[in-house]
Order: sequence, then structure tokens, then C-alpha cells
Amino acid sequence: MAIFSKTCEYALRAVFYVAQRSHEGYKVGIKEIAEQINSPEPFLAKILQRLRKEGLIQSVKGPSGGFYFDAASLNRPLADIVTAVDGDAIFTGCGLGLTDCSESNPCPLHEDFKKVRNQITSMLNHTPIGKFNLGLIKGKFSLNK
Amino acid sequence: MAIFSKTCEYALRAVFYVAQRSHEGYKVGIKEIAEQINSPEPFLAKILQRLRKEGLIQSVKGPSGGFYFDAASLNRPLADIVTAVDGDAIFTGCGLGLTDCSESNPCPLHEDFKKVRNQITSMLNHTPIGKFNLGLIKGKFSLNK
DNA sequence: GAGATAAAAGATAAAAATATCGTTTATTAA
DNA sequence: TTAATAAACGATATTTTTATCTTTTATCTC
Repeated sequence: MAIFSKTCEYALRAVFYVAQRSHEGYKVGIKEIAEQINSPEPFLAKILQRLRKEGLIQSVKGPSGGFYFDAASLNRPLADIVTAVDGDAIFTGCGLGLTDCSESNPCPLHEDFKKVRNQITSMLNHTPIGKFNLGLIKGKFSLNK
Repeated sequence: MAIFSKTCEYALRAVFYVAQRSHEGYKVGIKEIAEQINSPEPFLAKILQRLRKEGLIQSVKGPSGGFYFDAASLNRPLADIVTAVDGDAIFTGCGLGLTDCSESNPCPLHEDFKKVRNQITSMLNHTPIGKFNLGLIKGKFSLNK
């Protein structure tokens, strides 16, 4: 089990790649994205369609078209992407899968998981999509293996 | 997406319930466990079979049989249960799903996820199966909704 | 030892997540 | 205004996870 679904992992990797290229002034085609982040192209296309419908990423059709982020979108937090793809289970869900777990009706791991969730939530809320652009351009980070 | 698979959530809830009952001196039948933790009985049976094969839980067949933990097993860490069911992805996997992510070839979120993973790992390694027995007996914790 | 009980095992089934394909629509550039 | 390009859309396929059912085996009680 991972923190995010496979779908969300692809989404985040794609987001980082498109953000980097947007920072450099380019739009990117789905084929290039899929190659660069090592994901199945048609599946990734579906994911980006969803993000686009939610207004989280921009795209234009036709020659010299592709996906990109405008300035405002580059500043959105990663949490928006995660929520769009995986919902808010990672932010609010019980670690043991209970539906009514809460302060007043806690599972045994409630306090422990609260810390973990808070850390993940804080990280995703405070990390803008474009945060790693310079690092990616400098080749400091990997997105493909 | 959750931290653990549904299978693992059931496993942990069942483990807590059986641990509590073992502490009280009882063995528990699969039917009672499934009822008390609100899980599908035959599915849970498969899960407990796996744990039993790995020696993480004990069981006896026949009348007045059922599942239980011996003293040594009650002191094992939750990490053993999680590893048996979900493998070690939660402890070692890359947050973005990369296979070769490491200190020398990091994904953009590598440092952030290291903190999250370390916290989860530490928690699961330092929490023995029997830790919540008294709290459960006193009704302080919920396992069923 | 016979009958009852409860877990183990094996074969399936259903649902959800992941992945693919063919066609359509929008946009651009010539 | 046409040809080429690239995303959008809709239908379908595959794989994995989750769940069920039936039969078998072990153990206890009498």
C-alpha cells in the first residue's frame, strides 16, 4: 500500500513535469509527458482531462498545443491535485478504516494517525505546484524511475 | 486512498480485538471477531489464516477453539502485521511511485516523504499489538464504526 | 470412538482500479 | 480554407482487490 493511488502518483509526477516546462515557457504534449514521467499515455491523458475540468491545469488543442500551468495555477498547493484525484481520505480518513472515528469515538491509533495526517496535510497544503521547478531544471530531481 | 489497504485495516482491527480478548483469557471465533470489528467474515478468515501461517497469531480448531495471541505475540509490533499484509511499501516506497527513488536519485517530495515514512515506521515499530488492551476493555476505543 | 464444533483450504465471484483504443472536436499554420 | 496536429470523449479491456461459498481437516466433548 502506498500513500497515494497510482493515478495520483502519475498525476503528481505529470504536474511537476508540466510545471517545470511551463516555467521554461513551453506547453507539453501528452506523449512527451508520458515518456518523461514513465506512465501509460492514454491513462495519463484521462487523468489530465480530469484536472483540466477542475481548472487545475490548462491546455490547448491543435498544433503547438499541449498542457501547461498559468502563473496562478503554479502557486496552487499540491493538496488541490491530490484532492481532485484521490479525494480527501488521506486528509481526514481513519487509519483503521472506521467511518465514525473521531476525538469522541476514537480508534486505538487515532492520536498516532492524527499526527501523521497533520504532517501530510501540512506538507501538501504548503507546497505549491511550482516549488521544484528550478531543481527539476537543474536535474536535481527524478520523475521517471 | 488510505494509508493501509482494506485488508490491512481489517487485520489491525481484528488483531486489536483478539489481543483484548486474549488479555482477558479467551479465544475468539471468526464469527465473533467479524461481528465486533464489522468486517466480512469469510474475507477476514482468509486474512487471519495468512497471519497464522506467518506465526503472528495463534489458533486452535474445534470446540472452544478460536484465535488468540500468546504472550510473546502480544508484544510483537504492529509493523509485523502491516508487513505481513501490505508488504513494506509503506515503510520504504517512494511517495510518487518511483522504483529507484533514493537519496542520490530523489523525487521532488523525497525529503518530505522521508519524514512521513519515518513517523509511520517508528509508530508501527514501537506499538506492541497488546498496547491498547486495557483501553479497549474499558471501552475507550472503537473498532467497529 | 461418535458427533459436534471451528479453523483451513480451494475454487469462484463481484467490484474497483488501472489501462487501452477508436473517433470526434478544437486549434493552428500554411 | 484546408491539412495537420493534439486534446477530449466514449466505449471497452485487463488486472488487482475485495468478497463469498463449499468442502476438508483438526480438535474437543461426551
